[in-house]
Amino acid sequence: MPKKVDHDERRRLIADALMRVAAEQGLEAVSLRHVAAAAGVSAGMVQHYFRTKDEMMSFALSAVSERSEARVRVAVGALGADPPPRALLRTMIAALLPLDDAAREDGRVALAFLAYTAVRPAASAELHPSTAEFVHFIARQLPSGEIRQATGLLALMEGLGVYLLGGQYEAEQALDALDAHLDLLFGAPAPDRTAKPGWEFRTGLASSNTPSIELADEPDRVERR
Amino acid sequence: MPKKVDHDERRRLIADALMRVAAEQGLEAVSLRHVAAAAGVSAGMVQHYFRTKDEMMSFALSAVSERSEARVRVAVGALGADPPPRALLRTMIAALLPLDDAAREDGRVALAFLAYTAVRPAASAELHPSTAEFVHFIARQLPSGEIRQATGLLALMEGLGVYLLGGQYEAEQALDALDAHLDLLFGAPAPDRTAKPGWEFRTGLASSNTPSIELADEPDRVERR
DNA sequence: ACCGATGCATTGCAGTCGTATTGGAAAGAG
DNA sequence: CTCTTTCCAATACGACTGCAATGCATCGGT
Repeated sequence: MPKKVDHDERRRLIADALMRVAAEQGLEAVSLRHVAAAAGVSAGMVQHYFRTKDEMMSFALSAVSERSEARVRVAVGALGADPPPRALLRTMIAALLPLDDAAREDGRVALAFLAYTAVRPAASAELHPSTAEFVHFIARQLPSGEIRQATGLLALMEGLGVYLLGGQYEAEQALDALDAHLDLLFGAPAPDRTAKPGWEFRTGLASSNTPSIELADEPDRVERR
Repeated sequence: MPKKVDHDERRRLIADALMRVAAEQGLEAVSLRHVAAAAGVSAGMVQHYFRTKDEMMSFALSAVSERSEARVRVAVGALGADPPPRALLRTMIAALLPLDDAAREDGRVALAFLAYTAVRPAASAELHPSTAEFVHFIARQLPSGEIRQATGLLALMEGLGVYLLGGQYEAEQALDALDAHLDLLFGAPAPDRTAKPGWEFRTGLASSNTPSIELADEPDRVERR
């Protein structure tokens, strides 16, 4: 076997470029040549690593979900062992929201993919079970244990993400709404409003080295066709 | 003045075709020729009624929001005068959710536009005030009157819409989650779960849609990039 | 040392895109 | 009837698209 390039590293490099293009110009501006230019490579190379455009899109899509998953992992990890359920939920959700400019950019890509897959039903098929899983996980953290409430909480997160991206809500507004909702679910007094550490965005690995993706939606979104 | 065609009717006809194309193939499949074919007219005619593609998109975008607005009006109208706040909110929100196949189709278009405008910030600018207005209206219906809760409820609606479109939630699930949330907000027992006929759903995605888009058309200049 | 697989750049091709232009049919106004 | 304005079809054009094909340099295995 000749040469010695890390195949997967190249693919990630290209996928990163794709997300950069998609974030600032939309998915429809994503073409082989555009992505290649953004990545600083030749169009031929892109073709070499992705035999078809769909394959490239598919890879980028899964990269998006992987990245957001990693963000949640980091944020939760910073919480320490056995955090109280409410803090755990708040941390996870906050980690998934596009709260700052960088995350907003990433969220735009996720939103674009969301619309993209809405037309290709096969794409999001395998994501349903993971959503359902997440709902059950949330339900287990709730005092009531009610699935219906968990379903609503997840939807609330998604909606906050959408409005944050649209610019209708400010970051603080969104977090206020989230806390108000958690107040209802936990039948609780306001939590300690000061302590918001525990979820520093972009600490550690994640997006430090590469500009790219994270998402306002739920973890896991994979396409395949 | 020769001929006598209803200018606006033609434009609506074309916009309808556009929405049909966008619903089943995505916004990126929307081209002058495609839309023309879907509308059963010549491409030249489309060009005659919309001098530029952006103008056509802009018109279609406002058509989407108009339609969902009308649905809410119809649904609320069917409630009679002075409905209890909870019923009013539930009706309005349910009217905005893509609960059946037809509404799902429309919702897909709205979602596509949402992603579309995310890249063109000027487009959604004038929608912020209307969202804020809606939030205040919701708050007025709530027992607590809390803005933060209203903010959350609106977000919950949007999220339910997204998940319904994605297929992660079923219609019944979404309505259950909505009712559960209303239970929390109204501190109430379950409402009468039976009465759901009387009105048809058919809606676009939440208030994501908004009138008009980016550049105001000046007579002679056309900008393109 | 040679061979053959791999990495990658270049080019060509058929197709679609948005838009400008042109020309003719239709129809109220004089 | 003859204008004159509107409606709309047809075509041309340049830019762009995804993809296949080609060619060459570079290396590892033998």
